[in-house]
Amino acid sequence: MTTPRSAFLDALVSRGFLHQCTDLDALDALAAAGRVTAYIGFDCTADSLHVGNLMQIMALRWLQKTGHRPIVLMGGGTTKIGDPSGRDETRRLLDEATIAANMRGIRRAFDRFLTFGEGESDAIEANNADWLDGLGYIPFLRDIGRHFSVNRMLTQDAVRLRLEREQPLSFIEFNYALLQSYDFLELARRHGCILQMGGSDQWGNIIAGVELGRRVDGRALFGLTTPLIETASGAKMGKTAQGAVWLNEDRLSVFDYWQFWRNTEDADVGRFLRLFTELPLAEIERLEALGGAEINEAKKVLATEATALCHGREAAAAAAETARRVFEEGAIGGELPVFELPRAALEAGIPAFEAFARAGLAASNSEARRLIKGGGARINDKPVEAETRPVTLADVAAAGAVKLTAGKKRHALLKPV
RNA sequence: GGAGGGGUGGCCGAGCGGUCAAUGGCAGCAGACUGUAAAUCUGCCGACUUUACGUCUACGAAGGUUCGAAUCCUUCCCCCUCCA
Repeated sequence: MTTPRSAFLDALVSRGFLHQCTDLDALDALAAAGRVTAYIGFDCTADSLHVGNLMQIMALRWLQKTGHRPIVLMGGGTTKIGDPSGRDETRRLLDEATIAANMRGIRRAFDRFLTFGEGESDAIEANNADWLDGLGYIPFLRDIGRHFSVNRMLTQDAVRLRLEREQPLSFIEFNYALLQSYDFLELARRHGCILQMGGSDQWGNIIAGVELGRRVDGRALFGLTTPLIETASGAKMGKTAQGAVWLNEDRLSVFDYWQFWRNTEDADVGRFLRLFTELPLAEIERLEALGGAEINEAKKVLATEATALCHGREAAAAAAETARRVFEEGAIGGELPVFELPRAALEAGIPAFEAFARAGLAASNSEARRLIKGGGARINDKPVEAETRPVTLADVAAAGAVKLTAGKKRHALLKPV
């Protein structure tokens, strides 16, 4: 692979977004010559996207940034079917109201990353329910279904792996590839879209769409996938104790989002800076060369830059400042989660285990007791010696709250009201 | 419709009448070591409380046998494989 001529592919390649492409040279020529329209589909299975979707989002952002036009395709229709790729179990089928609500939540994140509008390179939001919901079964089979070989479909990873593992695959899921292919055709016709991007698990579905476009309309379509991201120690990226790392603030606070990036493994810092920030490559090279404890500076830059893209620079700076105060000075930071308690309860005093459970630092009273017993709980940075040690007004620090800490990183403030 | 196999804690997976809240692994939490990293080691890892070899809830569901069941019986539900 030579260096791409187009700014778009140059960015993707040099930053590590490219895994596979149906015809990199031809796509590069098109992108260098003029404006390209490309899309990525997102199923509406949750009301927020998460870090696992972030690479796709960044790919669209680079597309727009280099002068092309992104389409965000909401899977309002396909979500009713369920993509079998990469999973052993059939997704629970969602109802329309849930899907609609999820779509609104997902859109919120895109407003940060892309510019929508009517201009030449403004992003377009589409919803495949617009064309899938009204499809007639017989016409669809005749016009589209005839171009699909079952023999071929059976060899697709998403299908084959299910069958090999003797896991059930229902007919509805088996059809997913047809619908996704049809989406591509529809977007090509409606918006002149010529490129579908996606995670590497989407490769099969993507090339099916490319082929469909060629067979039905004689169109030259392209597919491009991004690599699957794992952390250097092999874990799937974007999972924490609490679950997915969500992009929407109501699902995960800005502070916790910042913390997620701050806790990146050493070996991943450079890769993540390339993928999830827009810092110049030269700067990234300088940062990732930092050795030993100095790499922490690079992690802070990563955290702040990645958070700024998702939540805005101001919120990112506030999160960084809170982290600095909490971790480097042991003080109370403004972005810590606060839970309020009636002053009267504090006057009487509540047992420490209950305080930790109520503050969300433990899932149950039992867990809170274990936490304290194990020596992992602190009140105002002093270890809690007994599970039933009362928390009272006397513990309220100068800042007007009691600081509760579980382990090294999880903090909460208890505020009398 | 027939034959066979199976449903166990977040997941995988043992257990096959008592000492089973249930081996083991993974994941998770905490401690030690560090750099808010990784690796490693240690402890914890259903809930509740009077923290106790205590109480309650749990081994697909409902009944039953038994002093006693995740383990045996009956019915039902769900899943898989093969046959028609």
